[in-house]
Amino acid sequence: MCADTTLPSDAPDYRDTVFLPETQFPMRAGLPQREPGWLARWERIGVYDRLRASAAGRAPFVLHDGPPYANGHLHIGHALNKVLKDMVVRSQQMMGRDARYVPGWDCHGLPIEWKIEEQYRAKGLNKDDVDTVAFRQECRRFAEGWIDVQREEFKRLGVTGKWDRPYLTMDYHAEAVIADEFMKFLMNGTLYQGSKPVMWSPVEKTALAEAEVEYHDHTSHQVWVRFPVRGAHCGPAFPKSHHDALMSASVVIWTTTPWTIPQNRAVAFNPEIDYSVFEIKAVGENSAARVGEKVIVADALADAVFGSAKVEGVEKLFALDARHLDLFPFLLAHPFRGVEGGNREWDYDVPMLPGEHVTDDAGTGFVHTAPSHGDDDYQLGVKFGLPMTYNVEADGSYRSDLPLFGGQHIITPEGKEGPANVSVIKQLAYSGALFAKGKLKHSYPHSWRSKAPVIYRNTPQWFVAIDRKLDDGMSTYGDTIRSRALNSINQLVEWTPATGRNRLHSMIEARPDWVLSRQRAWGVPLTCFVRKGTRPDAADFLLRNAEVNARVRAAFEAEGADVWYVQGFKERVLDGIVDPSDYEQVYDVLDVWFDSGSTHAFVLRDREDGTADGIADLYLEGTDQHRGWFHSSMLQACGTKGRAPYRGVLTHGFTLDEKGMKMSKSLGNTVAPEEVIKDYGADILRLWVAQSDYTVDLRIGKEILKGVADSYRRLRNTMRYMLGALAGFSEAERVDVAEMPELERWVLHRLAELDAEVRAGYAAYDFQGVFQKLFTFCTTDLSAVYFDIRKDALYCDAPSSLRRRACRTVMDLLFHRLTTWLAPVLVFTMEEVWLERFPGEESSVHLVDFPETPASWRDEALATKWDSLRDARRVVTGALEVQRTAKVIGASLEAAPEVFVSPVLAGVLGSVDFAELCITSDLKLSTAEAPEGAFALADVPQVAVVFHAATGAKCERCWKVLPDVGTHRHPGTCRRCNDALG
RNA sequence: GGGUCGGUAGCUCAGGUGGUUAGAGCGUACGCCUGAUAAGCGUAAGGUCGAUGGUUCGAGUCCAUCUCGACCCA
Repeated sequence: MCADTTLPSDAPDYRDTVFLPETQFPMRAGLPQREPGWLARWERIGVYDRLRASAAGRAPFVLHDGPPYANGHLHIGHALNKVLKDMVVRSQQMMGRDARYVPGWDCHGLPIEWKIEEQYRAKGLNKDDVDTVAFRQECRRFAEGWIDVQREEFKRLGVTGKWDRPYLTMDYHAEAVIADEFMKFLMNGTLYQGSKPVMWSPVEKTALAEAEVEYHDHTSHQVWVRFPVRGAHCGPAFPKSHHDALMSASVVIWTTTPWTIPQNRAVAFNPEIDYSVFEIKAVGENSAARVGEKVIVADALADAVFGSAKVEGVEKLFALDARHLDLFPFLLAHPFRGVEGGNREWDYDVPMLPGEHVTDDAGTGFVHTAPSHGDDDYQLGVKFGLPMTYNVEADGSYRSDLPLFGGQHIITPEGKEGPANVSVIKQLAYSGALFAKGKLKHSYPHSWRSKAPVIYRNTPQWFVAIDRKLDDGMSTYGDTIRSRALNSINQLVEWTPATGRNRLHSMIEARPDWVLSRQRAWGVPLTCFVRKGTRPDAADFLLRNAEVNARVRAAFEAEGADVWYVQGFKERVLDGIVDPSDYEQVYDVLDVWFDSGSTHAFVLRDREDGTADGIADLYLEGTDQHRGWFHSSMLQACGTKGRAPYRGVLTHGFTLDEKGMKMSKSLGNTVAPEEVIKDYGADILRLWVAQSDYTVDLRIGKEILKGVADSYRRLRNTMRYMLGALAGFSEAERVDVAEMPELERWVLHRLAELDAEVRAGYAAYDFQGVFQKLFTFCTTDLSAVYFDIRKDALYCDAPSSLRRRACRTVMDLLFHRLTTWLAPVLVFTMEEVWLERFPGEESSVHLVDFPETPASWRDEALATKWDSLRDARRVVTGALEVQRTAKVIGASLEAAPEVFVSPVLAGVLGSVDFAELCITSDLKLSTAEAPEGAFALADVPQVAVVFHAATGAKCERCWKVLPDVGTHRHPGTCRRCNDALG
């Protein structure tokens, strides 16, 4: 039988006597519109500076910002990075540290320089016609413009920090320190001048970056060239006849840049490739090949090579591979060896060297190697100590004293082909080295600016020797830069995730010397002078003078690095110390990685909000920075401080689209932070960060953001309900823990557990874990259990009721913890929640810490007991569900089930108001055997439930169905409600 | 091509040292409530754990190969 639910005509409407949740806090956030208001408020209050003042005595925590490049709007990767940083900073602060954060920007470098050059071109100006200082000032203004834009974009994300005084790598002080740090390498002996091939445009007489070249079809000469064998050490298993044949054979190479032949220093082969010695038996008309000669090429390419050489018949004499022939050492003669007029220029031996870059899908299987004119060639040269050549001048011509070809252009100043290639080919033919020739149309790099072909050219560069022993008194962790770095990685740095350690270790272990110089204008110059007329390996080649260095530094500090380019600066700093006319000033600029690698010096060491020892607690960047900032900062600091500039490194993955693909404009799968903020608000973006696993790549897209927004709403409503339940809460209502019902004490136990988990999670930068735990707590423990059960007491108990007061006390404790624990993630929403309860001009959740949570709240025994209570509750809920589906009841208050349990369990259930927990109007416990057909759950033994409808009438106030309803003074009420009404 | 990392329900994630029917929350469907209401509660469906082969009495968990994706390098 259902209870009588019709309203007796004489019973009043009790709705107004029920203490319903009362709050102005809106269900819907309207974040995109409202967030800017909170930002303005924080700025007005000065939250960041206020925290600095109030936290002055605390242990500092310094996350040192890796500077983004001041060029262009933010993308989602920037947002991810800064939000993670912000969550670290805020959580550390709220856990009791003085967490400072100074944002920075990387300002020098190529991309900005390009933009300015582009503007010049648009105006018909040429960069070379403009004064360097004026050009640099334009770059500076450009960077300043983007810093302002990015600063606003970062702030909009809710990121806190010293935004009104960030660090810039182009600050005069920064430029002075960068130069000063560079001069430490000058003074400690690790700086040296070497050279390496770079893409070079003879037209502009400048080096080009990969991004500055474009590829177009170009018709090149192609030549096949003989390199006669001069000597080979053959293993004992190798027959004498083969050896004799080998000694009269030639290795054939193929190249599309004949002009590099005079710079040849080696021929590379691959031990994995099969080669053979072939004898030419017949040739066609105009073939440069000779009948009877023996040549060596890769088996896989033999047909193609002989085809190109118009060879019409060959005999394979024998195979030649690394297994039966010890090819090393194996010496060849340069094709110009002993050539008439060669002045013995090419009379050196050309070694055969193994190289994995050699393939057998084009050419001959042997690679002509000119270390000054190609990357692979250079690497092979470094590996085997080949000498560099300096045969090609900046204007694309051979040096004037090069025999036979001196002064000839490879590319003319107009960008056309010069005579060099043809001269070399003719000379090859004349010397008998030309095996075949032809033309080849292929893709070839051209200058982005002049559209003229470019060449690889050996260019002087400045290097830092990372294996040179240092005598600087900082050798605790090693006496070379590399050993210090490797030891730092292993001993001094905590890596999050742990894989970062190996990543950086293997990179630093394998890396070559550090190239510092760029032939550019917008950067900090390599502030050094070289002695005229000396060679780079001379002891007095570099001017090493502390007084000069001090002058440079002082000048930069006062006027910025631009002064380096002001006429007369050399004299200004050298006068009175050395004769300025004896020295040349270096005009290369430092690689921007040196700038950012030096931030620890001009930020951590030099700012009052830096750190005592110039070492950061944490560097936090994307995984690409293992090759970038983590790396350069490590090398730089190992040279100048003797160790890593950080104690912790956190890396995050990249942002991908919903399917795990890289974002690109052409695919149309990009997600701009601006869009997310406009559609959902910054808190949703931050929540996305918090609920993602940043140790791998992160996905973002429409569906994911929708899910995040759903979670947000769920959480928001939990907070809203607490606000409503706490309306008018006063200290006088507060109840001691000892007096609280077990349900409240169980919630406090959970809070104590969570307190430990939240703190440990934040300490380990595990935002995902923290959020997951808090979110699950809010839904499964609070919303589904605690709030649901306590609605009755909150709404209907008299304000003086201990139960209601205890609940509101717990609500208050919950409120303080949830708002602060979530504040590092949901900076806007938690502020909104906080202000709803604690309004005031100066009030902010971001000015408080995580509250202390008494350890005494923990009660494992109680927790175990409540686990079994919740299990039993599930059985009751299940039994009710059956009746609900059968339309016997709707609300659970219409039920008064009978629960059959073991005597032990009966004691447990009987010790609490189990009907209250099950939200039924009544409930009977029985230790009798459960009747046939009683409801039970497989995983909860010893509990069975038989449904009974509650008897009596529905209390018009609390809606419980009770027998005494109607017997009290207030019509249609139960005893509790009657009393509450007074 | 090389190095590093990753691929568990529609989504975001759990699943020390290999061990019974692979878990959670969200979303979805259905039901309830109508005093958290563009909310709340309950129930249910959803996974050949990227693929293949192997080690083992037994593998999401170990090994190999492959595949897809990402980053760095060539």
